[in-house]
Amino acid sequence: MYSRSEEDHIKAVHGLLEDAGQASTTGIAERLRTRASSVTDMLKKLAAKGMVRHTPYHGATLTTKGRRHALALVRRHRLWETFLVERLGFGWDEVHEVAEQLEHVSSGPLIERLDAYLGHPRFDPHGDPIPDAEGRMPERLTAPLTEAAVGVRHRLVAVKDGSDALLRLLDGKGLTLGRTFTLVARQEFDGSLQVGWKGGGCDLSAQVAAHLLTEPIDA
Amino acid sequence: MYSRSEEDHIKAVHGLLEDAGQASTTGIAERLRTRASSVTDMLKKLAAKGMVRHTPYHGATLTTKGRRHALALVRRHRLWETFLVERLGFGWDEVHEVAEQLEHVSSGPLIERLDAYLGHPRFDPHGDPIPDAEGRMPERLTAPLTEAAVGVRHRLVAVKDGSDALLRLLDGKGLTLGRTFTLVARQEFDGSLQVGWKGGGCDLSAQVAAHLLTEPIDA
DNA sequence: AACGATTTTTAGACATGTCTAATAATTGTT
DNA sequence: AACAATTATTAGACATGTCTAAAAATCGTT
Repeated sequence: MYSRSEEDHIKAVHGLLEDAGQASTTGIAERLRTRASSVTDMLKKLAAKGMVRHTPYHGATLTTKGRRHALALVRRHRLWETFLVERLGFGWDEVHEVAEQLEHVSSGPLIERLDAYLGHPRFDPHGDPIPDAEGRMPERLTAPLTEAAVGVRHRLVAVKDGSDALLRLLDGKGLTLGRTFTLVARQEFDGSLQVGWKGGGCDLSAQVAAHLLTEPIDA
Repeated sequence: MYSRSEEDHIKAVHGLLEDAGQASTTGIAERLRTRASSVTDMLKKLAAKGMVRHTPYHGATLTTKGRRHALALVRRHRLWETFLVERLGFGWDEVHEVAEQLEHVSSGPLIERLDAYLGHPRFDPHGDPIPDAEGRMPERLTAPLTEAAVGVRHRLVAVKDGSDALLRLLDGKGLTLGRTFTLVARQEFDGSLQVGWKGGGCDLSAQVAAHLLTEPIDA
């Protein structure tokens, strides 16, 4: 139905609207490692197909149809990433490329069965929310670690902006996404925050802690 | 590395060499639902890349490199089919299209992990052999049902030529691939053969029976 | 062995998606 | 408000993969 390239452009527009509130021609070109002129061509094409609204010299936005398709792509991408990590044992930092290919495999039944097989996960291994089949994003009760209640068990569910670099740094400290822990104390002692969990704990700079999103355990 | 279309042509050449012993331009065009002239173009291209030997007016054969790639594609296709049927619960007759897309996803680690996840299956849900990572096909100790020993437990492992129509007909009689049964008797009684299994059995025409490949249970 | 039918290749056209270079619009600064 | 810098679009080229129509080679018959 839609070519690989068309889908890549739709996803880029969607991502930029989320991240920056607007999708400029250059922005899209940078995401896709292509040229602005190529993007202009594609935006015209997608506008003709009713996926995108393109105001020349003022970037693009998604139509309802375009948004629906973008969310379907995000859904596919995140479900495949979940499969690759949880079932095939890949590291969360190894799966993006492959998921990028798998997300273009087009079959409704495939993705719905995969979703069921994985137990209808609501968040992917990076902590990003997985839209449901109708494009609805799951709600989250998260708060930055710096605002979480002391003495309560929490789960580390995501990192602000999904920074892989930060995620990697945390892995080194034994802090992985999905890990549960109890916040032992919060004190601006020399700009550091103590986090405790079963069998361990670590100190974090307040700056790092502000980027960590946690959720009370029962939620 | 190789485009979707290049891979489709390589697989078509491989399939025709297996089925018919030769791969003619028209034969390839029919498999791919394309035109002979397009195939000629692609054969020239693949010959230049060292995947295929193309003798003008005399069809194509695969080089060692081409055969290796073709077997890798067959491996991917059959592993994905196995995943779709055994894990996602698709019927064996629903998976071809999707596997056709999945087989072009290119990632060595992906396919080796998938293989391990599935328990290194040697045959796919259609009963077709799955080449290993080096392109070796598993051996089979099969014999047509009409030559199988009476009174011994057998497993139905494949159907000659992999005919989907025949497979479907058998499904109707309660005979599915992978089913085990004991051959109760073999007698040319009115051209029919009796097959018995736990809780049942059925009569088959001798003609149908000759197409069924069985394997002694322990093998 | 020659001829007609079939198969294959070549030649030239077209669609898609990309690029560079040139042009046009917008933006920020003075 | 005007101009330089930035950003976007257009124009024209090219690669890939496909097609139709025409020409060339092969095959099957007699």
